[in-house]
Amino acid sequence: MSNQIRVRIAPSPTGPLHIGLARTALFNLLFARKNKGTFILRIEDTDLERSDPKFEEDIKDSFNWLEIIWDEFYKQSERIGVYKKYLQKLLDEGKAFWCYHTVEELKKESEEQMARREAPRHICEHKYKNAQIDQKGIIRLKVDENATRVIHFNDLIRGTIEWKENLIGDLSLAKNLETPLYNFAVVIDDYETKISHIIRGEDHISNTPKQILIQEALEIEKPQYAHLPLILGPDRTKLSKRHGAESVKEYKEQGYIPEAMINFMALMGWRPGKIEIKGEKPEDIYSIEELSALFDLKDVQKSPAVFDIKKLNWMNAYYIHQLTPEQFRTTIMPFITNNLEIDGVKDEYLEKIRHMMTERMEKLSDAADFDYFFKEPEYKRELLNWKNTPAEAIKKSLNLTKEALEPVDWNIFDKDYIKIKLDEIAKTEFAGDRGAVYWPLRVALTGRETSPDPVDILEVLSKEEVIKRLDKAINKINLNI
RNA sequence: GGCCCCAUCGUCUAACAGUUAGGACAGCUUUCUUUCAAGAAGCAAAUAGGGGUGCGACUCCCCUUGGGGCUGCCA
Repeated sequence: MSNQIRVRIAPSPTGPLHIGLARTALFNLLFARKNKGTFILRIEDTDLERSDPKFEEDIKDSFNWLEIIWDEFYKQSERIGVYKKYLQKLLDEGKAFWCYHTVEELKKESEEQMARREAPRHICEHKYKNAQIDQKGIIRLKVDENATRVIHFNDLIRGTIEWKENLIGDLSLAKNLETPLYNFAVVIDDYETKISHIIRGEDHISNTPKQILIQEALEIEKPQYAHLPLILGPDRTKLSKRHGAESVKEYKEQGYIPEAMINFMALMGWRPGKIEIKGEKPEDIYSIEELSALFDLKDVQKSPAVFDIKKLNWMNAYYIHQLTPEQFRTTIMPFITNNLEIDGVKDEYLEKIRHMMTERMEKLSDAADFDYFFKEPEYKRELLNWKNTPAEAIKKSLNLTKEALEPVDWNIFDKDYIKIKLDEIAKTEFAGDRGAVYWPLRVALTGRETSPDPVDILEVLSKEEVIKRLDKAINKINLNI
């Protein structure tokens, strides 16, 4: 009699948390938050063979990382007694029965049916005998293969979905009283935990009529259903390893940040319905709070969404730009190898470094490209070359730069002044070709051909360090190494 | 094979039957410029096809085609 909104995400611990399941979890969470409901995590580990506690840990870790936090937690393996009770009830009432067919027989049956262009389904003659229990066989639900009824349910996203009852067959419920199978366990758990809305992937549409049959046999209430469109790879098939990363953990390891993942996942198959007030933020950028406020099942798409890594990258870059200095320290720094000098960097400089880096980063792992802020770079001598400028001229440029910088007091670092001095060198020595001055300086400081403005880099390095790197470059030219 | 679901730019999508079919990402161009980004400006890009029903169809109906999913004693 309660109107409480209760939703769940029900992963099976048979692999790392898949991006598709994470997105389903997110939609459930958003729906719960929007409607002040409860979001439940249920581990579906009835298949002991395939389940592994390490995956349960991965799933929880990944959800925690994404900040998809559950309000209640259940685990099917801890609820065996519950299923047994309902199983026994169905058996006692004659609604379920023991089936003794072998898998070979079942396979043959379905192959023959397919050959006859019929829907494959098991029509079990054991349901007519009053078979008694022995150690073999599995428990099935009696389903009328001659039924003329069309099962229909209202999908909150797709409208009415119909299914002919006679196409279903005597569906499996449990391997034995202690080992429930998916469809049965789901129905029991959803009922017992008072799930109001089942929001799950489209791949579960065909399970729905089966679960409805079980609900009817049990004479229990039916929840509302909403089937989300699937996430497809660029080739428009179900997202999988072939398409690159598919687990949340992999995205974490590759340097994506949770806010970007959440934002991106939310927009796969959904979009805010109303045109809300545009703030300073770019189009399509939403925080989890905004998503929670905006979410509505009626705005969920029916057709599958192709995973577009380019858009994810763009979002990730956006969120990296927004990183606070504190987040920068804790999340970006670990991606820089040999990160030992960081503690010695003044906060003021770290802030400037943060700007220079985040403007150029797409993933956290890109931070490794900026290691020159913290350690002397290694590079090949040729990199110092600027266009056709001869080696002697490059050397001269470096020397003049060094001379210009030596008198500078780093404590009152004046970027404009330095620029004027460097531009002067370009003007008097290189016919105004500033590249002849800035390029060798850039390489001397960074060992790379792409970097922020060398003058900006100068500022955050100590004068000693700058002179040292300049000397090293000059030396490289002298020794031609 | 059977059943189910789906169909607007390359991708994600907007458009209570009436819009020059809009935006974002990606792409391209220009700008800035010592490199790379970021930023600014701009360009190109779609209603799968065929029938209906409407004065009027992206929008409603049917067919075709295409795509996806399911078809376990997995979940």
